[in-house]
Amino acid sequence: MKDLTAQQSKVLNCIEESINKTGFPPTRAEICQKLGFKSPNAAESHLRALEKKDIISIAGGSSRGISIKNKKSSSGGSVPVIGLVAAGSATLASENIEREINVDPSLFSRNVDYFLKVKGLSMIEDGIYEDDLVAIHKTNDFKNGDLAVVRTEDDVTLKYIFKENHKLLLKPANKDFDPIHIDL
Amino acid sequence: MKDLTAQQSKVLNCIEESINKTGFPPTRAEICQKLGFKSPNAAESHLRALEKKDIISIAGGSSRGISIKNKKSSSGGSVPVIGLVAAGSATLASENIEREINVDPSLFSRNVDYFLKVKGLSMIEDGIYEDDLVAIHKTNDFKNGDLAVVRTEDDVTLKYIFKENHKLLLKPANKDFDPIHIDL
DNA sequence: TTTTATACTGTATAAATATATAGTATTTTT
DNA sequence: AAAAATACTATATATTTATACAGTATAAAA
Repeated sequence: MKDLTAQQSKVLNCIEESINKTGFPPTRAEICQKLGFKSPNAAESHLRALEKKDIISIAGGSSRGISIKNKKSSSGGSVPVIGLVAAGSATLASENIEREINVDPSLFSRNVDYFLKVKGLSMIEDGIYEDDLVAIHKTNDFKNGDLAVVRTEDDVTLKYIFKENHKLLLKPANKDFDPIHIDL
Repeated sequence: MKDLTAQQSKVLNCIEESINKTGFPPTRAEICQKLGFKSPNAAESHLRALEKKDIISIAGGSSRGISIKNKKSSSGGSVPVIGLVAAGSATLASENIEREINVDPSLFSRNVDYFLKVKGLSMIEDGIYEDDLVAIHKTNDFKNGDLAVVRTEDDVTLKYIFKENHKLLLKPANKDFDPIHIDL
């Protein structure tokens, strides 16, 4: 796949967010509003660039006619498995990849960027056990109560994420630990 | 959930099909075209009825602003497990339900109506093993190559379904069996 | 029996939306 | 050095689309 520019990624992200939040793709005007463009043609040309790179398809003559071409391979894409390391950042760098597994992308409602293997028993209350694989979708778009990978200075854990006014509340599934509040 | 009328179900199905095929919801005019209505208000009033019954939500003032409210319960819906019976029809009748399991609906890209437990080894070539659970989504909307539950007179099996002109081709995963052709 | 819901046709229109054209400027590729 | 891609502003417009209003008819609920 051809690389996307920073702006093209933002537009793609904007489309994903719209579909996740509203259930349908954005208009040109909505993309402009979200990304601060002042001309509808700014969105239009980015969309055409994404179409040329085969990332999206645009249905001519119909409103909100944007769809994301994500079904990469027909018989299951390969997704890396990353061990849940205790400290440091879990990146997609090859030294962190344990193995690759094949999954049917249509099994999940969102694109799976990678899997994390669960260490420890902190999620047992939610039916997530040691060595289970957690499918991770990278996004900035979350809803209250979503289970997220939280990366602090000295830990990588799974926590439920809530947004309250100008604070982030991170709630662990294990009741032995207290919720964490973060100012924005 | 309140029951839907036959027409309302057709409209809901039409919306699902549009989202599955194109990636975005239909317009009033498109619903009319698909279902043979001659007035846009026919679609409009069905949509308002579906909205009143809390099946869909309609974003005012925006085109294609239809989204299906499917995230029934926030902490995982209960989905029945049906044994894959060798003969007869596998219905949702209580005598066929083996047990109920809780799943996170957002795990799957489509609504899961029920699970089927796999019997026999015919799907081994595709990584589907005996006693595996197959998540089933009831729909009339399929693409070539989709894996479907096929119910013939004396069998209920999983087969790959292809549509060719006026024929249906049912391809078993097990190469010991021949594909089946059906005239429409 | 009266009301409410269902199930449409037909017409109209304001608003939403895609999309073209004309520019300018910067960066990347050839 | 020239061409192509990126990254926009600004303006305009044909078309799409939601949505309201006026009817007609039937079935179901109160």
